[in-house]
Amino acid sequence: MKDMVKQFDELRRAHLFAQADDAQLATLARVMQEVELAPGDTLFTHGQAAERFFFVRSGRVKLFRISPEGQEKIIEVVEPGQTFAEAVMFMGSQGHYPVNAQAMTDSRLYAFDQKQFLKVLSESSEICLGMLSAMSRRLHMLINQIDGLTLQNATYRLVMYLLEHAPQGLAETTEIELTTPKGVIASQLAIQPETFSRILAKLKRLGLIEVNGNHITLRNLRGLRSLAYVPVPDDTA
Amino acid sequence: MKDMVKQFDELRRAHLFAQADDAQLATLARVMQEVELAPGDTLFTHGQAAERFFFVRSGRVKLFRISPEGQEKIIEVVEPGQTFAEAVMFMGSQGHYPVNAQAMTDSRLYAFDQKQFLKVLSESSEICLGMLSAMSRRLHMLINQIDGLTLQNATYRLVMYLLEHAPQGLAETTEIELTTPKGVIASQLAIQPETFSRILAKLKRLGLIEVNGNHITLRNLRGLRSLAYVPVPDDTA
DNA sequence: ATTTCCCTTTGACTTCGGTCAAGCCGGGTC
DNA sequence: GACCCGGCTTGACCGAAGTCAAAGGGAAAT
Repeated sequence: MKDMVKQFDELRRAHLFAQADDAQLATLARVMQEVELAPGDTLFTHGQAAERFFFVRSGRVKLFRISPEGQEKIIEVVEPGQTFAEAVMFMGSQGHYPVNAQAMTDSRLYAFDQKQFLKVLSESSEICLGMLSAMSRRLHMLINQIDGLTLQNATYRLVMYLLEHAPQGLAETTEIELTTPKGVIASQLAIQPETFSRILAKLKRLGLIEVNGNHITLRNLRGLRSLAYVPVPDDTA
Repeated sequence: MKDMVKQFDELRRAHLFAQADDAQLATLARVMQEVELAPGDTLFTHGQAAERFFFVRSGRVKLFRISPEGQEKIIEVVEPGQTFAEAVMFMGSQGHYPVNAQAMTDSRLYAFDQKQFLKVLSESSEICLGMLSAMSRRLHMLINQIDGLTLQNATYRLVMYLLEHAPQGLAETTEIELTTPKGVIASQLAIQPETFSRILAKLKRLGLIEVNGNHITLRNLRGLRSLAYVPVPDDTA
């Protein structure tokens, strides 16, 4: 009993399930399956028929596309508490995964069968709204990515990444520990590892940051923001 | 009475409303407002608080972002029968439009108030599913855009555009009438008008297409596809 | 008919980021 | 210790697409 409550709390970390009540989660818990992945394991591939979506319990999964030449572009790295591939279930009768999914580390997931989930969904407007909320977030994220890719240069994107991953505070200086290999970050930002390196070196030369391996010190947040700033009203209502 | 039925059919052109029954649409029809726009009119801007979403009855509306330097990138051109900005309603209590919206032509829209619509939504799982379906389409579209922007070059994107807008058939030759100004297409593909022109000229030189103003003849579909082809299983189940 | 305006095209040049190649560094293994 | 290996960095070079500038062409206005 205690275990189930803990499991529910785990699921509720996802926006998708945040508003669901215990009964609904109990129904879901009955139909979900556990999945374990080792680093490098492929969960599904681009174009494959989509039958389930996933919740990440632990580990990290990368969602990516591959060019004809083998180049890989990571669309998103999914972390514990997040769901992914939910969207596919609504592409008509038979959806196909729009990306590849591969474990970056040992990972434990829950898998939800499309058909069974749709049944739960039709009876729970809470989960339905959670679904819409989760998808809406992804939508915004993708629009921001497109904006960065088309209207901004590589330096902008990298600086944005640093600022987004910095603990937000009032100080002029802050520290970041890169938890992801630099090559992976580069792929997310759609730049080559070489360029990634060079931009970091440039920022260092400009006195804006210091780099020690995966530890980066942002020395001049104002300066960095002025490189990256876009005049968007902030989200505080 | 007849008028209402016609109006319902009009709304049902949108995936969002496709599965809604007459009663639900009647409720919606009661709360929706008509909006008329002249070419160039701004409907909303990036960052503005989002209170309504829209259905296009006639005309065309472009959704776009602007770079600090004033460069414009069109994310999508919305056509009659489509809805847009639905996603914003689920970003917590107070969403903000993630893009600018501006009429390209004289346009007539229906506007739906967020609060009132959410009430209808909570009572109609059909509309909820329609919503999920509409958003899921957008999601796929955006992922494909990102793919094109990061893993493919400008020629690929342009050829893809041509192929997607060609009447699909078995013939080796087909005709396209560009309904959108070339500059607008260029912005959608995230290339400059000059580059757009040059790529068309190149394809012409290669004997793959013929260009007469806005009328384009695809002379060699196999050749074009081989420029653009990506090995993705097709959507036929 | 002529002018104007804007969209489009063409040409010359620039530049950002990619590619290729070589070296570096830290961690694991034997 | 010596070795290897993968991830990262640095340098030299290249090329696709952007920028700047000018000219062509079609439609609307005068």
